[in-house]
Amino acid sequence: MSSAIPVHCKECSVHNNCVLGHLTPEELEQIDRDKGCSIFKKGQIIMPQGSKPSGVYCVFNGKVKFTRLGSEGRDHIIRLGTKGDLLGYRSVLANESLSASIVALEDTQVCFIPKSLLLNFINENVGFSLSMMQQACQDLGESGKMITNLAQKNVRQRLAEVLLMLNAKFGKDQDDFLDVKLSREEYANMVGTATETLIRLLSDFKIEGLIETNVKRVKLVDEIKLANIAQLEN
Amino acid sequence: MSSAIPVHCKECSVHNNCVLGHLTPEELEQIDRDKGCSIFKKGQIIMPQGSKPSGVYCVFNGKVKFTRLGSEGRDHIIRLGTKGDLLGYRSVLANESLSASIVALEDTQVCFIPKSLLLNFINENVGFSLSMMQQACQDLGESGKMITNLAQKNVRQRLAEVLLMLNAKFGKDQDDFLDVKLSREEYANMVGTATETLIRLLSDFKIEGLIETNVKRVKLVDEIKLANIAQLEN
DNA sequence: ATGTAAACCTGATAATTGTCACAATCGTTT
DNA sequence: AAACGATTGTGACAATTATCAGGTTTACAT
Repeated sequence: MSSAIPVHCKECSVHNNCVLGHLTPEELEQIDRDKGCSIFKKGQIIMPQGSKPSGVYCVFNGKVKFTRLGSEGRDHIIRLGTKGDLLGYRSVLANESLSASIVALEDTQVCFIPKSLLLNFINENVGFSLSMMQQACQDLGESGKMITNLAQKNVRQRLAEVLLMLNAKFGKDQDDFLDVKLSREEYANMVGTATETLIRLLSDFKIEGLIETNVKRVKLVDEIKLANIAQLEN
Repeated sequence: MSSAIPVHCKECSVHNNCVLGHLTPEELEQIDRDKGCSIFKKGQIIMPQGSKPSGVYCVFNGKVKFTRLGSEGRDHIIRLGTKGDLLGYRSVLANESLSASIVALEDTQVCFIPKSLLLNFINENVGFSLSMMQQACQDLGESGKMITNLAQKNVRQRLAEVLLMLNAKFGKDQDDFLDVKLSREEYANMVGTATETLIRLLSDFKIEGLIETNVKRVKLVDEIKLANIAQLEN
C-alpha cells in the first residue's frame, strides 16, 4: 500500500455510481478533510478477514474481490467490487468483524472514510441513510440469488452464470474481452469448484464456441447460449 | 388467512427481539391505527415470490420459511423466520420484487405495517433507521456464511450445520427435541440436496448416535460431534 | 537469456451425490 | 375400518465432481 494524490470528493468521477453521491457538498468537504487516499498493488490485502475495520474504503479505480477462507483452507470469492463501491460497510454497520478479506485484483486506488464520519452522515442525512440501506438490501438480494444457484445448479450452469455476471458488472474492453482478469483458480473460487474441473469446463465452452480465451482474458462469443446454460430467470 | 384480534403494539411481547422495539410509544400507536392483523394457516403463502409487497409483516407468533423456486422447479429454503422478525423488509427497502415466497411453517399470526409508515419511521427516527440497517447488514453476513458453506462443504457437513442452526434459532421443546417441525423434503431444501440423500444422512446420524428422531421431530444428542462434522469456526 | 516458480492443462481414478423405481408407513377422509 | 395420498425409507445405478499425479506453458526476476 502507498499513499496517493487525493482528488476532491466534489469533483470525483465515481459519484454517479456511488452511494456517496447522495451527500451534500458540505458533507463531501468533510470527507476531504478526514479521508486518507491510498493505492493497493495487485494481490495486496485491503482489509483482512476477521478484523474490525475502523471505517470504509471508497473505490476510486481498480477492482477487488471479497474472499472468504473456509474451514478447510480453501478460499471462496463471494463478491467483486469496482469503482464507486464502498468496502467494509457491512461490517462497520453491523458492528461485526469482516467475514471476508478484501483483496486487490489489480492496482486499486481507494479513499478511507472513518466510521465516525459515516455514522454522522447516516444520522444527519436521511437520503444518504436510505440509499445505504437500499444498497445493503440489494446486496442481500444478490446473495440470495447466489445461494439458490449454489444449491440448485451444477458447475457448468454456475460457470455460465459467472461469466454473464462478469460481463454485466465489468463490461468489455476494446477487444471485446471481459474487462477483468482472473486466474483459473479465481474462477474456480467464484464458481465453487476445483480448479481442474473449472479448467475442463472452460475448454468445453471454448470447443463449443461459447467463449474464446487468450491467456488470462475471456471473450463471450455466444451470450444467448450461455444464458440458456445458466438458465437465467431474470 | 383470517383476521385476528389485534394486540396493542406497546404491550406486544415481541419487542425485545424486534427492530420495532426501537420505535417511540407514539410511533407504536401510529402502527396500531394502521396495522392489520391476520393468521396464516400452516402451509399458506404469506407473501408470494415475485410480488412487490406494499408493506411488511411483523411475526407475532409462529414460524415461516423463505423459499425460492429455482429454474428447475425445485425449491430452496434460504432462511427461516420466527417471532419478532420483519417479513419482506428487504424487498420493500430495495424496492425490488420478492426473491422468495414466505410460507407459514405452522399457524402464524402476523401484523401488517404499510410501506409508507415504515419509510416514515426510517425518515424520522434515526435510532430505528440504524437498527434496520444493522438488521440488513447482519442478514447479509449470514448469507455470506451460507454461500461459503454451500460452496465448500459437503452435504453431510451442511446437514450438521443446519441442525445446529435450528437449535440456535428455535431451541428445544420440553422433551429436548428441536422446537420446529420440518419434513424431510424441507430439510433437503435447506441443505441443498435430494430428499433421498437427506433421508440417508439423517439415518446415518441416528446410527452414529448423533441425533434421535421421532416422526417429524429431531433431537440433538451429541452437539459437540455435530459441530465437529460441521467444522464450525464461529 | 536463463532459471524458477506459478499457472495452466490432461488423464486416471475415487468419492460424492442425484435419479429412478419401488416398498413401507403414517395421517386423513370417508 | 378401509382406502387414499403423502411422506418416509431403501436399493441399484448413473452422473457429477474431486483428487492425485503427472506434464506443459507462461511470467518474472536475475
